[in-house]
Amino acid sequence: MDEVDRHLLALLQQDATMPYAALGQAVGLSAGATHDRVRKLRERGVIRRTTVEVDPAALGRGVLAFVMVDSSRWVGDSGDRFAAIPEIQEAHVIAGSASVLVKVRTATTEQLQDVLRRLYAIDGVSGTQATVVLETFFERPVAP
Amino acid sequence: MDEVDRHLLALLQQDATMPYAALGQAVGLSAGATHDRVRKLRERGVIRRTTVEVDPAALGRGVLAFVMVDSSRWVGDSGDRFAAIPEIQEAHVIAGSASVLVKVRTATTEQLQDVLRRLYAIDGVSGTQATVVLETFFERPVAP
DNA sequence: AGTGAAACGTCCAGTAT
DNA sequence: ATACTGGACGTTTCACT
Repeated sequence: MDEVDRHLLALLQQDATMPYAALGQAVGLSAGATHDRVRKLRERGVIRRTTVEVDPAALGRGVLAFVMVDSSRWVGDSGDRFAAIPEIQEAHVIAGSASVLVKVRTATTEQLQDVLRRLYAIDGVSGTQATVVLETFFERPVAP
Repeated sequence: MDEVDRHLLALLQQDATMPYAALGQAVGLSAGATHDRVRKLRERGVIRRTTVEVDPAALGRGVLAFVMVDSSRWVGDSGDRFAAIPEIQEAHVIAGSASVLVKVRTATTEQLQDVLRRLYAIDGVSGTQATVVLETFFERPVAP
């Protein structure tokens, strides 16, 4: 993981369709050497996968909310229960008064309410505190 | 945006390096028609970009936290001020007691503290409430 | 780092809906 | 008009020297 690797990651985050030749020129390497670098980054798990960023609104998921989930017992291994709710995009176990923080995308606030109902159906969940997003300033990849 | 488009988006989210021939076979289309579909999804902005998912820990960003930022005045157009802090991965204007919710990734909790210091330097910011993530259950793309 | 074969993306004309 | 097929061409990937 040197400076060249970090540079490659930054470029690939911006546009992963870039050919290796152009990528190599940007970092001062041949196409073949660049190909090798990227392959190793994939093998080592630094690059998890190549994916497409989709506009949530185009998928009918215009409402974004963060929900603090309180629990009356241990939920540290209930990850699957949260994953079973497709509207939940992220779920994190947190330190502090609440137990789990989830990021939810729905089409309407009615559907958000329905997600809250399904959260309460998870064993141990004793409360939720939803925060609706009015505007997203930005969402960007982690800077290498 | 029909069923085929949604199927294509789901496949591309899993692996955007998949060849158009394989992609087409999965949805029952020729490679050329598949290419057309995907090109149109890009043109319409449904696909924002093709990118790589990088392991934050490999980049020395093992600490994840969410910070509620309180403000004593309007911060609805201070997006650039938040974007200027590279450790901030997301920033959202929210409804409720706090004004902005940010997602932060740092190497250590000391660096997290430093980010909080820089947040206070933004005009109008009157308080922060940081929540450290102990474990991430999952982070996944929005399901089409 | 350079080379070459195989695979892929991309465009086009024709065809069907 | 719009969407798909199949083929052709230029480019890119990727293993090998």
